Amino acid sequence: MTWTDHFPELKKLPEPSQSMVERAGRVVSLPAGAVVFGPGQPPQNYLLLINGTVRVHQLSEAGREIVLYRVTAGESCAMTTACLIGDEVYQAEGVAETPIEAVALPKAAFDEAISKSPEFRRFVFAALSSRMTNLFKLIEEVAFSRIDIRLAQRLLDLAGDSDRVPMTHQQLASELGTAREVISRQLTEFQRRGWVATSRGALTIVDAAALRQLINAR
Amino acid sequence: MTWTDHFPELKKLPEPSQSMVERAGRVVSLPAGAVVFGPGQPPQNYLLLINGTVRVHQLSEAGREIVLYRVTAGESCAMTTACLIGDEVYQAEGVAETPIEAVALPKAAFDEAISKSPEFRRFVFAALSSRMTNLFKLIEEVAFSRIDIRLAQRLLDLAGDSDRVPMTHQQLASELGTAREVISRQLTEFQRRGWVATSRGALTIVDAAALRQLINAR
DNA sequence: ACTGCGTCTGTGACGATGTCACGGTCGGTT
DNA sequence: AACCGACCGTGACATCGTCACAGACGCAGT
Repeated sequence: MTWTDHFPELKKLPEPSQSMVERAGRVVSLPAGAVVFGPGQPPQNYLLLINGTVRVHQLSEAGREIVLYRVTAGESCAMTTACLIGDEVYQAEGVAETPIEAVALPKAAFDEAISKSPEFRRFVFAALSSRMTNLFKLIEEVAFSRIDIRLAQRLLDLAGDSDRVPMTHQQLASELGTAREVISRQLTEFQRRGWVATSRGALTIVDAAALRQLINAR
Repeated sequence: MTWTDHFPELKKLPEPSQSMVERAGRVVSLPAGAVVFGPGQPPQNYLLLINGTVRVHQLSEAGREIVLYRVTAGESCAMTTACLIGDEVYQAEGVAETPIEAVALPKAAFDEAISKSPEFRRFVFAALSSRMTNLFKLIEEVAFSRIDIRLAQRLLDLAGDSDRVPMTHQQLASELGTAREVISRQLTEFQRRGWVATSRGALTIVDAAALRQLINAR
């Protein structure tokens, strides 16, 4: 068993592409909280995530931040791909949210794989274009959506299957690119309506249906 | 002389790539105001702009809009590229701002050129990654920048070498993804300070230095 | 248990931006 | 001249961001 088992699309590569990619990649591990990449650095490797999640966020000079997207197991990092191809430096920061395992494919091997394997190329650029689509959606939300709706969406998303969101108000504010006070007020209101229950450093979704209804209204 | 003369990067392609690309592309013309592509459509062709500019903007359900970027002569459209590669439909709208001439390369020929010519590939993906970089910048501005600063930047940008911006307040609002009233108030203030002179459907920049200073302050 | 101490949360005041509802002005057409 | 649609100005109010500050909570050390 090799690391390509984690990436169904790569596992289907015809030989000799697959073994080429397998041999060139090194598996690396990082602890939760590690900075995977940061603004100003040029990327050295193409990254494929095997385990864990990486949060990619933009930082403003004023200290505010907004989450651009998350990279989850089985995905590659769009910003790394774009910078690698365009020979640019990172603009955003990537932070491991959990302990992670990833495959690092050196730039030279990446270039070679891109040029020699149409399937690998499709895998890389399909991921890139899908992330680009997400970014357009994000722009629309930041520019035009009300904060209560965005918060409701994000809470449901972060809770996943559970009903628990183990984050502080400040962290939620950073998710949406807004200020802590704004989140505090919205959550107070959500709680008043019986939609969530708050506690220090976490909250519980009580009435998910109501949150979904808020999102779909107007 | 062929249309590849308009694209220095393509002109340098080694044979037989260049003649392949040249033969497959058709030159098309559209009048100013024409909708080049719109939400929900799948792209049919890779587009290279020879003359004119195309404005690509996102529309919200509420009728607001924001300009994502412009495609100018010698460039390709990032959204078209991304959708073509990822087999997705357009999310935004592209409108010809001037009469345009463009080269349309059918999807099949595009795929073939991508796979057979490393140089063409580099040209395509460098453009894509550079546009992606711009989008991150846009997100930061929308999320964190004050509207007066964004307006000043955009005015200087739209004026170019001249000092004239022939747009209505509504059009400027659509550039920045805000409301007309907001622009009206900002321009009233700019005029009060003697930085611009307004007239119906256009404005003139009187003190570009002051606008630049506003941008660089804080 | 008591005491600090840093982090997290709540809140009022106010500025900046978005929304709504008007009314006035300008240019071109009939 | 009269009309009409597009463009612009403005007040009132809602929402969101910023600032300042206070209280509450959890943890460490005693």
